[in-house]
Amino acid sequence: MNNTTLKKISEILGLSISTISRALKDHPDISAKTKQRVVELATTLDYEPNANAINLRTSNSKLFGLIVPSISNWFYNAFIASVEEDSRRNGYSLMILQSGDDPSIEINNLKLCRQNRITGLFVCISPETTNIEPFLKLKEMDIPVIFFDKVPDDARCNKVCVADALSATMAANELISKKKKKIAGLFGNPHLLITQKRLEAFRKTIHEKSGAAQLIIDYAPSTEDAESKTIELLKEKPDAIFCMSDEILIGVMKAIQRKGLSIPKDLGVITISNGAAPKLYFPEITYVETSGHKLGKMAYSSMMACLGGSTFIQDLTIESILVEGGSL
Amino acid sequence: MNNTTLKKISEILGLSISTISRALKDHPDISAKTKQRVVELATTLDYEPNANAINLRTSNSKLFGLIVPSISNWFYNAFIASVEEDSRRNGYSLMILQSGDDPSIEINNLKLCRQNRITGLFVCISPETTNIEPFLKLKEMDIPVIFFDKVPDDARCNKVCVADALSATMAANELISKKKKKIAGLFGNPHLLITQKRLEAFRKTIHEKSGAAQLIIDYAPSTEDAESKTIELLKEKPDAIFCMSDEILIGVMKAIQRKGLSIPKDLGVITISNGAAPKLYFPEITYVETSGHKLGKMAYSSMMACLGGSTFIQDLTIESILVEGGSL
DNA sequence: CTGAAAGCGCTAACAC
DNA sequence: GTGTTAGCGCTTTCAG
Repeated sequence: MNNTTLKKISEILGLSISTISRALKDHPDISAKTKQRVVELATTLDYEPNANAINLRTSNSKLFGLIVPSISNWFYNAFIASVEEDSRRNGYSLMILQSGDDPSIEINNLKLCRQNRITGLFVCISPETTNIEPFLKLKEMDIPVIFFDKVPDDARCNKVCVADALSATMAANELISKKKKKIAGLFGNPHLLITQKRLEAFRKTIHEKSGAAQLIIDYAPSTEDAESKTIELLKEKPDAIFCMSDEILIGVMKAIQRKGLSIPKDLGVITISNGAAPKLYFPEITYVETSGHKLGKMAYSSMMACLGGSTFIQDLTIESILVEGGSL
Repeated sequence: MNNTTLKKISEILGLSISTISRALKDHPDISAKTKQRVVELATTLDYEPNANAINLRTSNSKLFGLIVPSISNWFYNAFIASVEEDSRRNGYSLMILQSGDDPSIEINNLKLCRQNRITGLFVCISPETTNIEPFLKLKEMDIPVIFFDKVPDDARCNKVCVADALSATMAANELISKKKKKIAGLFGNPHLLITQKRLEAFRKTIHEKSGAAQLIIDYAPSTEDAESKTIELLKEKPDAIFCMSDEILIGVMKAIQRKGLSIPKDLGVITISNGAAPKLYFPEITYVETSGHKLGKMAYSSMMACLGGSTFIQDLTIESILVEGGSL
């Protein structure tokens, strides 16, 4: 691997390494002719600075770490795409690591980040992660950590989240305004905080705003479960189904198609979503948007704030918006 | 950022840097007691080796670059997840870069890869990329380049692809065996090689195997187009629709739902897919699988072969399989 | 305007 | 068994 280095260029040109270095970064000290000679040779030799050497010397890696349970997920995907874009635009690279919701892989990923001397970390912790000390240690070393989506319940952490409870409330309100009377709600893993928050908010809103409405709640950890649970739920003839997530929506829709029911004639459907899944169907499903893209933007600017010296602990939540389809 | 270094440990322990370095990598020369002392202190000081220093010294980065048009795509997503997994398992990290199908961003990403002295590159070029010299330059520097999915038409390149033409042939055969007589085929961007190959194979197979079958071809570069084109196509009352990709399938299905048609009663549907989209519907759509996951595995082992010293140019294609849903 | 020299953190001969 | 040394490629004082 015969890489061009400053030294090589300097030898060919009979100049010192520092002159080459300066010329290449357009330092005012260097004469125009020298600059031109240097730049020319560098170009023909296809010089690319060695990032490792620069990082080592300057201890500024221009590298962010991003740890996420899985990149194969609409929401996280949108988040990553958004962060990647902003990072690239600002000269940062991204090291994307999947944890598979396994705390031990998570720790390993963290190690990798530290070894690469990342400038900052974006992390969505796995549900089983209880010990956040390793993450806090980064903070002590002045490496900002932005927790996103699934965040630890700890005041010392910077967090950016979607509106958990509020999204459910908004969906509930929409159902009520559409005069739904027998509402089924399908939720995800009951052990997750997000499920509990959404369920509580949903139930509360329905009961408070419409004492008359009947509510049927069930849980479905996966799309397949959602489909079979929906088959059961449909026997009760609800006039609307609320889905807590995209995964659930897809199961619900399969069940509805299987039963040959028509939306919104036979029943209404509303979901909380990043926005892609509801648009798969006709009519498009009405949803409360929790945007991975927006969350990414927010996480990035939160990161920049930290890097800019802000020591203020940020705990941000993006607002949700209702996107009307034709499903209610 | 007060990072622990070998030097620091050596000073505390009154040993030399090299002893620490050796102790930490369990070098046989070092006595057991020394090793223990070193490892203990390293642990309490939370030592993490500086990857930049190591890479600089050893010029072996254990880092792969991966350039892809977009990570928000079922197929590429599966590919990335698969490569990431294999890489991580083998101690490699992945630098994932999106090009947005923009050749200038692509070149920039390539620069980044070179600056970070990647060990190897996985790349899916944008359709507009005509000059592959920059990629070949990497090869000259002994950095393996594995082109995947959208690959240049150049014999010097290592390639891993899905079966373009064959998948279309398989779908066509399936339609014929189901006695479809009036078949609509919806294809993507007509300028892309993959579209041309699939169209040609599809048309050829239908004509050869079933002279009687009527074929209606149209193009739809996006999901929205696919939906509106399908609305038109449906007026001709085809008894089956072939979709060239997931994006098209989704548009087709929306149109079918909009028209209130029922599958497979009113018409059959078959698609080429990575596997996720066809499972969104009931009945699940029959598809010819072109698996991003499998392609990732293949790309990774191709990379390993190159790294292992193989100079043989590989041009690999994964076989497709037919996955039967209930849509025909 | 240009050069010399130190040093970022680490590895790997080569000594002893 | 352990220490010394040189050097990976670069930036950045400090001299001249």
